[in-house]
Amino acid sequence: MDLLQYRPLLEASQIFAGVSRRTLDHILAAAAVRPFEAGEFLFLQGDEALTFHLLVQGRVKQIHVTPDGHQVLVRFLGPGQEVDPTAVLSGIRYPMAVRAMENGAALTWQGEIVAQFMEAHARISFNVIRMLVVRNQELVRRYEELLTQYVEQRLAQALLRLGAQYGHDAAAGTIVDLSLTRRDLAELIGTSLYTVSRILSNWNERGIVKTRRGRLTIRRPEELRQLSTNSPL
Amino acid sequence: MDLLQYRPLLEASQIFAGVSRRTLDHILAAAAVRPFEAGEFLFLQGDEALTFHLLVQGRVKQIHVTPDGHQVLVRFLGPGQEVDPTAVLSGIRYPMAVRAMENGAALTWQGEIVAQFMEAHARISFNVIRMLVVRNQELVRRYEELLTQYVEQRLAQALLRLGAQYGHDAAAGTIVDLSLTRRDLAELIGTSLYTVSRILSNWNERGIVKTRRGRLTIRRPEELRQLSTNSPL
DNA sequence: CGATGAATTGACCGATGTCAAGTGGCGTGG
DNA sequence: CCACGCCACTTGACATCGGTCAATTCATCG
Repeated sequence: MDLLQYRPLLEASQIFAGVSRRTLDHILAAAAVRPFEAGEFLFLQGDEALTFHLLVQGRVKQIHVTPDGHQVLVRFLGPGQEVDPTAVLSGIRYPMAVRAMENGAALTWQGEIVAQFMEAHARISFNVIRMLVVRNQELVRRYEELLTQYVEQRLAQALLRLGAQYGHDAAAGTIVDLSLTRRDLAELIGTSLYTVSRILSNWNERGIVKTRRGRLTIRRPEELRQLSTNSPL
Repeated sequence: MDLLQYRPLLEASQIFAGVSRRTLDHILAAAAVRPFEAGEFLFLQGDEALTFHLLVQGRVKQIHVTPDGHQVLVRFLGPGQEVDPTAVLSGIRYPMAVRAMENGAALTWQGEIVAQFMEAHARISFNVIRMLVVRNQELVRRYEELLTQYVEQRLAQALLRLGAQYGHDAAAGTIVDLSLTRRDLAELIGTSLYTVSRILSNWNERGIVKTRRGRLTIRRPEELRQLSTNSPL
């Protein structure tokens, strides 16, 4: 069974961390592999939430569409991360869509099966709870940033975070190559693509970053860090 | 043991719903009663999170202070509701403060004891997860409202929600008597107390609401509902 | 009846959204 | 391999929501 190749991934995942190897193998045995292509929606907002996904390869983004049509980019997810488990575990419809940014694959389980594992292994429940707590805190942070900070500061923080999480270092600086458009960045921090464009142009001139079609190099992280902290007050 | 008087409250609570009566009594036996006075902080942001609270009487508000000093009113909680369980269950410090708005009391448990109950009764874990999921969704909603709606709309929605949750109906309309200041409302919807004051004055003139020092009567909910929906787009 | 904090109101202005017009890079099809 | 066309992006002009500050007024409580 080549599913076993994913054992290290499960061990390192948030949800299955600290579970015995025997149990892990049972869990793996119940999984299916779902490949996906760049641009594909793993599921749509409003779909019935039947399946739990754990990414093994490729990055995806979580998108939420507000009642009045605004798109909000909730977060990016990469290999080893769980696609929002909330809906599956509470029997509601998916509150957001998930779209692949690259080709990749995910392990999937039926919702009830995950619930059974949780029932049998309190550790998994605790893991889920910790996960939700962390995401809650992230949301609070973003809410407050939106409330108290200028777009420029939010963008600086967003880039620093993206760099730390998905960037790789090179001579010229930290390179973030996620083929993010201005619109993506705008939806991520809650602003318009025009404002993002203006700010990036400005930073380009000042040599703080260098942009090239969906690819971005952070040349002076210290300056970004400083920009991110001088608050409006 | 007069703790037993609280059994119906526990049965109706989110966290202990669906638990057998025997277990409920064990849980009750492990509780302590903590009375509090209006204005008192049950705990402060940054305190070590050792205790889990379930309100039995009186209302409290959850407050979060951002790094740059802004206060954000996260939510109100009333009898039968759990004070944010996240910190206690994941062993971190309280991420926010809780302050009593009125005299009241809460049942309290040591964090580890709650964890033990959760371990023994998967149902409780599931309840906690459902709770977190709901709060997550609320946060997303508020984030998006902040992003896409005018202050006037947000205020209208907030008042409608407060009316539905805490108001009582009278001849003149729905009365909300929470001794909320303009500042409270401002922190709740993410704006300044001046803007709230202006909007309420305006609504007063138009006969939509009637305000009196911390007390508020909604006279024309339909108009509020309409105000809350005509979006900026 | 004074004092203290809540609330009101006016004046001002600045960050950022919106719209419109243009530029440029990349992929595709001929 | 080139040219075309499509998007992503840029940039300017303009409008405006709502924040900030300051000066009063008002209500409530000791």
